[in-house]
Amino acid sequence: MTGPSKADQVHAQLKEQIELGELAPGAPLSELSLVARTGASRTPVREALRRLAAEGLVDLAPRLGARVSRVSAQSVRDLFEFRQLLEPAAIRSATERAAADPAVRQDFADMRAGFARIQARTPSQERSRAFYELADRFDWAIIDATRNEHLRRAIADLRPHTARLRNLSHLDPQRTDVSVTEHLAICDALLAGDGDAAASRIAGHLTESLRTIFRNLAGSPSDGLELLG
Amino acid sequence: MTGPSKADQVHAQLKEQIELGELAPGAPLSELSLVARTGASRTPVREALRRLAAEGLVDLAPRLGARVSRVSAQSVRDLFEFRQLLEPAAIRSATERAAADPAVRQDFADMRAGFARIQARTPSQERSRAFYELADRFDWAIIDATRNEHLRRAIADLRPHTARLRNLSHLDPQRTDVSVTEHLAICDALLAGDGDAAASRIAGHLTESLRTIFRNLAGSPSDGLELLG
DNA sequence: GTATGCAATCATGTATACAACACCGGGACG
DNA sequence: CGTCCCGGTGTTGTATACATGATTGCATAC
Repeated sequence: MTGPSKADQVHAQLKEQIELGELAPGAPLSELSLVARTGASRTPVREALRRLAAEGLVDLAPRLGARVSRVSAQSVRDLFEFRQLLEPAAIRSATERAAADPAVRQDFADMRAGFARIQARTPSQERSRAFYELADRFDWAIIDATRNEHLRRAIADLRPHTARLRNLSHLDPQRTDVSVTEHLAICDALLAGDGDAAASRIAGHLTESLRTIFRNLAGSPSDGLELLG
Repeated sequence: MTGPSKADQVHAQLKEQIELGELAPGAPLSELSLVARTGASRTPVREALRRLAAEGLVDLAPRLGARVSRVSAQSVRDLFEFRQLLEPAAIRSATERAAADPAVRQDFADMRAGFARIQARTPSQERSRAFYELADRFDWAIIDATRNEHLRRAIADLRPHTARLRNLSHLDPQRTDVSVTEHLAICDALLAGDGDAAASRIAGHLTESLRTIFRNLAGSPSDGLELLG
């Protein structure tokens, strides 16, 4: 079997570090510095940077080099507005798939049970971490269950941005509790085959998530978004 | 001023040829053959191919090379389903912009006049050509008037696929007449500031376009889509 | 002290050489 | 006669050398 190419490796590594916030928005990414850090040569590094630029994770100015893309209040609003458009449609598709394919349905049923277990736990950092891990799995299950190729790709491309935002704005333990409840409600609607309800609930969830992000950023030092971009 | 890079040139050239159908779906695009055809070296050719792959215009298999992406009936349905999701939202945004920005409004008013002039002409190949040109300009105006960065990019990425489809399925002179009327109606709703009506009309237009494409393909030799992919 | 111009330096854009792998023949063996 | 193995050939993946343009810092003029 043929392993992943170096370009893949560099791409994955940078993507992860950007998502985790280890590479802050605005951080310069010169090709040579990446050559030194990754051990690959300029060609795969170059390809990784171009790919990240296509995904919107780095800004690429000709002759001026690459920087980790900045995050503005407007970009956050745009991101969530776009998700409001896509994700209800995706979850409708997933609802149909779950109704038609018992294996898919079982997968979502398992995740629902997971959310219920998390809800029963007492609040803690570990509980929040477990929730976000499961929520990630849930998001990917929605993506995988989306039949439309374009829709699937568009949502998948948005995920790194969402994840980065979560990690840049420090997550709110209080919010975890509400979010778990919202996910349970979404699962219930999906398992009941009620696509409209699932869509409406995920829309509400997104609205609340956006509100929480802005509230957290407003309360964070250095005026929030200034720090991000 | 600094001109476009060779990677940009190769990318633009291939994109145009794929859109026009000069490069048929499935056509092999080896890097060396493109080096010979474009005069650029492998590095920019490579970058152009990767960019086209990210846009979905070429399929790229590791170690196996690139081919012009194939078109299946399902891919066409997916494309139009996705456009049904995005374009109504975009035209709502454009409607607001036109209401707020007189220059934008004037631009759309000019195009409305253009559609009216085309409607008045007697059917001919030249008239159809003029219509598609103006429709292209209209589509780009919608894209430019879309504020949301993600939405704008998503629609822009879809355009080459739509254009290619139009050129692969031979356009229908009868359809031109109906399509002109639909565009006039969309313009009217947009200029009236009625975003809902504009969205609904563009949705109807997309439904009709998809129907026309499948009707044309069904009547074409070699069973239509077999030829495309 | 400030502004301007120049040159050293380093970044990216490009070309090309080398390495590793996949496909396609022919030929030997069962 | 069919199958398997193996080398040839051409492809992509990677590394690196070269060309070109941008930034930076300093020296100099005002």
